Amino acid sequence: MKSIGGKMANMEQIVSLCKRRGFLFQSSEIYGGLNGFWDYGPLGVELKRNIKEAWWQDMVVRHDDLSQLPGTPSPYSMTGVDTTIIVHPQVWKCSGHYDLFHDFMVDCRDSKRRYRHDQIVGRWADAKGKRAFVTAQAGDEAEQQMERQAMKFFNLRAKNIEELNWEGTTICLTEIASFEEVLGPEAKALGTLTPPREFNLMFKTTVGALGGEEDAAFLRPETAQGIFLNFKNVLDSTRFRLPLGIAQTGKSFRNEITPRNFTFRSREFEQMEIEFFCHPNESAEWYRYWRDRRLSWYHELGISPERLRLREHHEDELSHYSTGTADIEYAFPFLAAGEYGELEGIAHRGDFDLRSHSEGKLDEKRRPLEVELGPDGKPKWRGSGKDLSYRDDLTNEKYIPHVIEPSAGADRATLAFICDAYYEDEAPDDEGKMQTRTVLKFHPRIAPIKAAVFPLVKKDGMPEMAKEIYLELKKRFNVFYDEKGAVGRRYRRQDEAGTPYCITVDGQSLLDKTVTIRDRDSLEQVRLPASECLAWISERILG
RNA sequence: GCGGGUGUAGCUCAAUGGCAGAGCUCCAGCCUUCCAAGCUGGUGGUGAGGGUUCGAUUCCCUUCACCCGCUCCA
Repeated sequence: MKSIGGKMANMEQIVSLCKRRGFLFQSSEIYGGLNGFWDYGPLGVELKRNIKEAWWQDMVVRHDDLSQLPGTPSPYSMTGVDTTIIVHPQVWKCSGHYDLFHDFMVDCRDSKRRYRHDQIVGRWADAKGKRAFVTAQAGDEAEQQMERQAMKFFNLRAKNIEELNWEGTTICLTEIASFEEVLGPEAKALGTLTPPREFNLMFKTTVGALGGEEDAAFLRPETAQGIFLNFKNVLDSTRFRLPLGIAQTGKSFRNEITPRNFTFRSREFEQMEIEFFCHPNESAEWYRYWRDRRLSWYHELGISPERLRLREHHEDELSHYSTGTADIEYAFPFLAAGEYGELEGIAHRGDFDLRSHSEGKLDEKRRPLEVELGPDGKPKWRGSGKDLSYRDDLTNEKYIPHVIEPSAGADRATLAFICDAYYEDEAPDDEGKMQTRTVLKFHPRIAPIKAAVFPLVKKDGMPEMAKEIYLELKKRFNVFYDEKGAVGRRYRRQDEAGTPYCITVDGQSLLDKTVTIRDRDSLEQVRLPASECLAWISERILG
C-alpha cells in the first residue's frame, strides 16, 4: 500500500481490484463460497507462479555453490524435492503436529471466551460455605488472577481475605471431570464452561476405499516434513556434502479456526520451504545468514523496506529446542497501524526433527532433548529407527545435523506483493485534466504480463506490424495484444494489471521500423527499433 | 465458536409488499496519430433454502459468504 496525494489504499479497494481484474476469486463462488479457500484467476496465477519461480531460481538454481558468500562460514549446496501431501501418519506423531494440532478447547457461555483445555489451571477454594474450582489462564500471573476471581466470586473484601480457604494445589483443568463447580477464568457463575471439544487442525482423510479409523491419514500442515523424510535419500542418491539446503514448494492444509483477512489465513495454502542442514557448531552463524538472506530477497523484489520488518522472537516465545527464530513481517493494510503479519519464519530447529524421526518424538520440554515417554514408560511415539546422522567423509566425523528452516508462505507473499504494488496516483487525461490512475507497480520480474503491444490506431497497417512484434515477444514472455479503443484507455487497463511496459506502433513505426516503449511508473516513453524490444525487455525482467 | 454489520449487473451504488434503475466496465460498430469520460446499439442482477402473502428483492426463519471486534494462530 502506498499513499500518493494523501490517499491511503484500503483493503476493500485491493480486494475489489483483485476480483475485477482476475487476480483472486473466492473458491466455489457460484455455490456461495467456502470459508478459507481462494482461487487465483488469470492474472493471479501468473503473479504467484512468478513469485514461486523467483524464489526457486534465487534459492536453488542460481545459487553459487562454489564461492563463500558474505556472512557464511563456508560454501554450501542447494537442491530440491517434491514430496507427497499425504505421508505415513506416524510422521505427524513424531513431528509433534499430532499432539499439538489436536487441541481440546472449552468455551465459556458466560464470558463468551474460548480457552485451550490444557492451558487453564485452577485450585479448589471455599468461603462462606460455598465451594468452587477457581481457574485462570496458565501463566506467571495465574495465582494472582485466581485470587482476584475467588474474591469476586465469594464476594469478599480484601480485609476478609482470611475467610478464603484454598485446598490442595494448583492443577490443570484437564484433571477435573465435571465442570459444574468450575468457575471460568472470566465467568461470574459456576458451570459456564462447555465440555472440552476437539479441534482438529489437521485435515483428516482416509487411505484406501474401505479404510476405517486405522487407515486415517492427514493432509500435510507443512511441506517441511517431506524434506526430513527424504534427507537420507537425497544424500544417498547425490554427491552433496553438508552444508546442504533442500527446498520444496507445495500445498499445505490447516483447519484454521478463524480464516480471516482475504488470503492471509487460508485453510489451503502454498509454502516455499528450505531445510538447511549443517554442522551444529556452525548453526548459529547459518541461522543469521538465512535470516538476513531471506529478508533481502523481499527487498530485491521491490517490497517497500518501510513496510517490512524482521522480528526476532523473544526467548519465551521460542520453541524449547530452538535457539533462534525470526519472522519476516509485512504491514498489511488490513492490520491496525503498527501491526505486522507474518510472511516467513526462519527457525533454528537444532536436531529436533531428524532425531525425532529417528529415535521417536522428543520431549520439547526436556533439556537436553529426550524421547517423550508415554504412561507405560515406552516412547510415546516411536520413530523410524533409521539412522539419520551424517558422516563427513573428509573428517570422518559423524553427527546429527542441525537444521535452519526458512519457511515462507507463497500466498502471503503474493498478497503482500499485491498490497505493496497498489498505488493510486494522478495522471492527466487527453484534455489535461488530472484523473485518478490505479496502478500495480510490480517488479517487472513478477508482473503477470511483461508487456502489452498496441497499434496506436486500428488502421494503416499498424495492427499488422504490432501483431508481428507481439508474436515474436510471446515466444519468450507473457505479453498482451490490444487494438481496441483509445490508446490511453489501453494504457490504463495495463496499469491496473501491473504490466510494466507498453509497446506502441505508430505512424513513424511504419516508416522506420521503430516503436515506443512506455514505462508504467514514470509514464515516459522511449523510441527504439522494433527488433530491439525483446532484448530491451529481457534485460529488465530477468532480475 | 460468540457479538455487531453487510449481501441488488463484472465494479460502485439506487429503489420498492405489485414491470428492478443509474454510472462505470464489457461486447459490436462508428470515430480516433499517445494516457480511461465522443457517437449508436447491446449483454447482464436481488447469495442460497424455506415460510407468511393473491403477490416477497422488500417482512419472518434457516443457511452460506464477506467485513469489524472477541477467540485461535504449532
